[in-house]
Amino acid sequence: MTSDRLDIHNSDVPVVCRSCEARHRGVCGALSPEQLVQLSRHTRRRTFDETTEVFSTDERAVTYANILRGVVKLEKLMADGRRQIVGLKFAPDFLGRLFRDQSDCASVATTGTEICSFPKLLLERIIEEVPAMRERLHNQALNELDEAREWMLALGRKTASEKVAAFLYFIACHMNPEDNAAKVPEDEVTFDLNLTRAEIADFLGLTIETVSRQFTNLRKARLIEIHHRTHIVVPSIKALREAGGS
Amino acid sequence: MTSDRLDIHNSDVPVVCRSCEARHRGVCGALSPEQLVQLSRHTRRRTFDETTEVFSTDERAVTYANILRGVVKLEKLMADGRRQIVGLKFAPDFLGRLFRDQSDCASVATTGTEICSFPKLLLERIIEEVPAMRERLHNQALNELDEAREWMLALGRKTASEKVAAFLYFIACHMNPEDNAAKVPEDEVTFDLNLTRAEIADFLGLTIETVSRQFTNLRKARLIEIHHRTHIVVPSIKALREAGGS
DNA sequence: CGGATCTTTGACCACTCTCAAGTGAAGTGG
DNA sequence: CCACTTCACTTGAGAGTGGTCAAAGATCCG
Repeated sequence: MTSDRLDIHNSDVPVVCRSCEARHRGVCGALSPEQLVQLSRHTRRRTFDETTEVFSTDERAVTYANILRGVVKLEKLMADGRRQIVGLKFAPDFLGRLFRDQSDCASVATTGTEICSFPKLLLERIIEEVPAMRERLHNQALNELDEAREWMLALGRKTASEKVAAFLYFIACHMNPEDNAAKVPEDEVTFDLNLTRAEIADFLGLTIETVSRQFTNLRKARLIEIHHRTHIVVPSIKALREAGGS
Repeated sequence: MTSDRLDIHNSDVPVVCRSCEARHRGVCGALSPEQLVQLSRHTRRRTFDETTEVFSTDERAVTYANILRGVVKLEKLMADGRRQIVGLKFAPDFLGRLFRDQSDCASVATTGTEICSFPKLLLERIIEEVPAMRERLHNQALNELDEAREWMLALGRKTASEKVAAFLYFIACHMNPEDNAAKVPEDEVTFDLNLTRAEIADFLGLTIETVSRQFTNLRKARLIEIHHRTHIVVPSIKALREAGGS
């Protein structure tokens, strides 16, 4: 893999960073081994066993983080309890609202998620010093913006059935580690859905029941197979994409 | 105002830039007079008399732009004609998808909008050379992301009535030139709505009819007054904000 | 096995959409 | 000056998608 080429000076790289994807595809890829050493002295790894908040809206966050493994939900909550997930982040995404003490949405880890956090001020100093770091963060923000707008179309104009199909297509594209970047697999795709129906509903602006009904509709239409609640088989990813309205 | 302080060297600033807000609050504020002169040699002003596309999704855009006056809609269109407005941009916002030939949404100007466009490659070179320029663009992207996520909550979880109230609150905050940045006026607010009901509907994921009905509901609830279709009076901006679900 | 939790399914209901008609303002031409 | 068109908006009646409420299956785990 690419890591062989990049790891010529692996011995200079901090131990904790050696197997970390954020060092390649994530923001840490902008740093030299020396800078990595400097940053890694202040990092802290955390694993989440259940659904717990990484950053809440109330407390002032003093750290940023990289996702090492798992999925993190960005969610907004209304006073009466209505919830909307406004983003899903995967390894090796950067986590946290840059240049603000408080984000207006909470970052919530799903089970088995692992992150590597570091002080806000330290990263902000690095951003000033390392243009490549700002470039990476800027690009992640632009990509997240594209993605958010794609979901605005779904939330505003797609039917329940299209929403669920588009969601499954989205997950299929993000879950398959082998397809780098934009490469979309042609035929059968298989993945494990580690989000509950409630989380999917909160992402799509639907209820649990409607999500469940649309899953069975997609199953009856032979667009997906479901095994053991979470394991999804998509015979034709192309057909699923079309069912999602694009 | 701030312009007095910044305009000590006004004579060095290109004529076309002298009365331009983008030079202060927009991205051009990152540039020195010399850099402004360099950029302004390649800029082109355009005014839009009707609803016309600034950048479409099909053509590869070769320019970026600043909005000088008016409102620009970012919209997505589905194959069957369903439309979703995924962003509204106001002067002096920057326009265009950085580092991509094609955006996945069209930028459409409303009547009376004026923009200042410049070559993509030129700006991209400036970004490399002027860190403050990337910083401004990065910050605009982060703000747009916050805004997009705020609307995802509305699109996914708010009722029609909350959506329209939240929309009016949003416009009230953006239209009033006197309130800089985050300052929210306390009492009565007045503004002209230069978007049609169809545009509002496409922004909120509703139909024209539902938008119209919610306008009359808000009027009957004395949360707004409507004069001549477009002129809105809000007696209490606070009450309107609460009607919008926050 | 029993209990807890998540998911599925059904019946009913309501919010919003669809379709249709009507209103008002602005512009055109006789 | 007033019919007449046009266009955006409003209002109404009926329909349908998705929500609500309730109950029954699954799955997990003690």
